[in-house]
Amino acid sequence: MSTTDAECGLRERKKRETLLAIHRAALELVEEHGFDAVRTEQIAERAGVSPRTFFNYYPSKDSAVLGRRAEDFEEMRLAMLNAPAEESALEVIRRLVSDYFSSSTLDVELRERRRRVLIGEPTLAPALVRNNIHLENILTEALETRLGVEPGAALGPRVVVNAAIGAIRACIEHRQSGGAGTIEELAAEAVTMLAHGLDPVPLA
Amino acid sequence: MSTTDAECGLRERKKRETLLAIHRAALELVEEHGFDAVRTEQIAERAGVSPRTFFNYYPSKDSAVLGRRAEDFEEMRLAMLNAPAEESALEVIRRLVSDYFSSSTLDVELRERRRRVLIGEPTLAPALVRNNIHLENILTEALETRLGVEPGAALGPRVVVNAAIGAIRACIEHRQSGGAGTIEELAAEAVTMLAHGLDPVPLA
DNA sequence: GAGGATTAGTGCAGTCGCTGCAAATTTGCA
DNA sequence: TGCAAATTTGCAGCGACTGCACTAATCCTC
Repeated sequence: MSTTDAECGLRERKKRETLLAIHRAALELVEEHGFDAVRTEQIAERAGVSPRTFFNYYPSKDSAVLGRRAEDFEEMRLAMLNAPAEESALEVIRRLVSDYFSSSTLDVELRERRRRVLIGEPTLAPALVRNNIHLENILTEALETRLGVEPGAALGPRVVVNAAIGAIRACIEHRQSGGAGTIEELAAEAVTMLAHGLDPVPLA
Repeated sequence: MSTTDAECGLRERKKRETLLAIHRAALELVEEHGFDAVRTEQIAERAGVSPRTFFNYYPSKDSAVLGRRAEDFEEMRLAMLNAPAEESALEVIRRLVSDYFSSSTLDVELRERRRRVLIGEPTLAPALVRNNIHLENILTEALETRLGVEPGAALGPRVVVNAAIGAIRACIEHRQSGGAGTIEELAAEAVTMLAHGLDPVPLA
């Protein structure tokens, strides 16, 4: 039952393959036709499963494209809980982004496609954000635990998490509108801004 | 054609009334039964229009509940553009939140209901965020103009806007999970955190 | 104030995302 | 092999949302 176990039963392996096949199909189709023009039936068909089965694996079209599921969130929760003490909360979140784009369990081609789709599809923004809400809650809770404060007692942890994720999203949107730099570089820059304070952004 | 004109034709007045009636009906019903349990047909019925007309006024159930439309965004754009020079970008955004909760064109009861629904309805979070994406784009563009940088050239403006809106959302979520303080107070605290920098949030 | 031009409101039919349920199929295990 | 458990599938259906064609209200001009 451990998260990274091989679980080498046939059943378990096929599930993993199907999960990936759907994600891969979703990414391919979205890259080809755009998010809105792709129907869940198409994704299911390309992945070789029935339309109904699609929804057994992912709760929404969004999540199939993004490829994020419950276990991934659990992973991120643990990352926040077990981060080294010398790292700041902002740093951890920045690192999670990098990891998403370079998941070692995925082949290079899929990772690159993921990156392209995420950057090239503005209509994906709502989906992305929606997905992030859950993540925000998880990270906030983990951060609270980590800091030893009661859940919901302090405003701080939530502000840190939401601001950080918002800043990361800013990087993605910046690339979407033609900005330069890799996501990782931009994320580093954004996080540095947050860390140093946004005060030096006057209107004058 | 100016934004705040009375436009005293009967047609124009009725449109305004219907717009408000739908928003009001949506808020009431959501407060009574919860966002997911309310159907657009119900809202239309209570507002005294046909189900089809509902969608002529608001593009989605979300937006009817939040009561935000194109003109509101235009107002916020102008607010950012015309803000006094001694105010920081963060301050402006904080002020926009207060204004949303105390719109002078709305009666007290509606404003209070708006506040209650926004705070009491966690399932509204995705809708809220979705709605915020558009706002983020508008404010980013306005801030860029204000700072005199080319649109999309710098990462900074986008980071400021996204982080600020994320922080505001943190305040709302904080209240949803039982935290103390008014939205305005919390927003002030959050914005101060962002201004001073999130560095002093280590994990140790 | 009648009459034609605009514009808003409505009904209908249809698409698509998503869900519950129960039958059919596949896999795990004894 | 044969039974139990889990997975896949089809089906029927809900609800958000849209395009279209039509009716009704409002506006404007004469």
